[in-house]
Amino acid sequence: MAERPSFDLITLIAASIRRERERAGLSLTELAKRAGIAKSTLSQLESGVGNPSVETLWALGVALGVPFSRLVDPPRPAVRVIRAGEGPATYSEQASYSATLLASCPPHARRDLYRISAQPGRPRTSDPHMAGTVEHLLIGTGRALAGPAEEPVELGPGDYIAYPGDAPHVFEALEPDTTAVIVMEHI
Amino acid sequence: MAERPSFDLITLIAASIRRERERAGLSLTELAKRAGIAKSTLSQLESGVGNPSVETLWALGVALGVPFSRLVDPPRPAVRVIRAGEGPATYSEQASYSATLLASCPPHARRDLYRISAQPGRPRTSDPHMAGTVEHLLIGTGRALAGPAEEPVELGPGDYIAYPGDAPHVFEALEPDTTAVIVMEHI
DNA sequence: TCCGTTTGTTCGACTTGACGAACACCGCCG
DNA sequence: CGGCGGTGTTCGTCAAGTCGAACAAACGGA
Repeated sequence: MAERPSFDLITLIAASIRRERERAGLSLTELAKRAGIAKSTLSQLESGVGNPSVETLWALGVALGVPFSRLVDPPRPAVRVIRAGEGPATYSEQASYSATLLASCPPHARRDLYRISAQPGRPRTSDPHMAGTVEHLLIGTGRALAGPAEEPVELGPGDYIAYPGDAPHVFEALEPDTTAVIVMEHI
Repeated sequence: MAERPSFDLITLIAASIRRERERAGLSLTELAKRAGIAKSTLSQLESGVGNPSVETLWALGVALGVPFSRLVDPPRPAVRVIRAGEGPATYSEQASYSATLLASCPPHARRDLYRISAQPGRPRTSDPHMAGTVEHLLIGTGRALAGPAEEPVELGPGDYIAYPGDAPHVFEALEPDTTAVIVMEHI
């Protein structure tokens, strides 16, 4: 019985599979063969009947070349613009550092985008986030000392660094008006 | 047969469930109750036995408050640094535009990070990517006209825009040395 | 100590997903 | 036209996931 997922999960998966299959230009028969499942099973799944096992769904994801999450998470998007200076910003420590959340993906956030603007001063250390997160940092202007708290790296304009977000990490602007982008990836 | 996922998917899920459950500080009994599944089922799943249905796994993901992908995708990461000018770059159109792939997440890529450096010239139009992708664009320096091909937006330093990547879109630098970051999100 | 609660386990019965064959349908070519 | 290769469907059978109860073990209090 489980929790009826309020919106019909099965129907969603059915639509996703069909959509991805047609996008890939595969016939139902062909996809079933590639995924190693019976075409009858696939037919029923696309009809919104049944409740596939993870292995079945995984095999379909592999055969379709899509991340599998694509098959269970709902569709989306649109166009958004956030002008410099706009958007919800969080400031800290004498305004020497500000982060603006540009994008998050409720309800099942998987990747947040932050715009960073910082001034030289005390380094900003962040406590570990949820396990499994990765932070991607790209310097726009200025210089910064950033990365894992125990071994930060000095970065200049255009430099990029990725590091575990589930461990203590730091960001310290070395020049005035240092800007950066942080992609916080929640896996 | 499917593609045997080379690494044991079931075992992975088993470990993930147990890990997330303990992280949430829930007992097996409690979690089973919240997820609305039999605790025997949960017990078997954590033992690496069986092949749960998506509804079962979904219910667990909801009860655990995790994105569900967390339960099926493997762990990870490390620290990477790509200096400005380094990294694989793709150039186009008289080098007026260059994109550097900073991060992708094989085997199940979900989000690619590009560093863009462009000069004024012919606008660069991109054909639609895989269905469901979203592009996040953040201007670092300079100005650009970017967004959906049919209605691009003029952007300045720090401006942010998100738009569907599965529809034609464009990027045109309006000033010399226009830099930007693109997060290509594959859902 | 005994009792109650909670832990996670194992067991039989029921339900259901996955399979493969047989099916109807369509387009094509001889 | 009649056969052929392709589409996606339905159906009966078997295997397997799910359930609920009964279970042993560990903990806490009276």
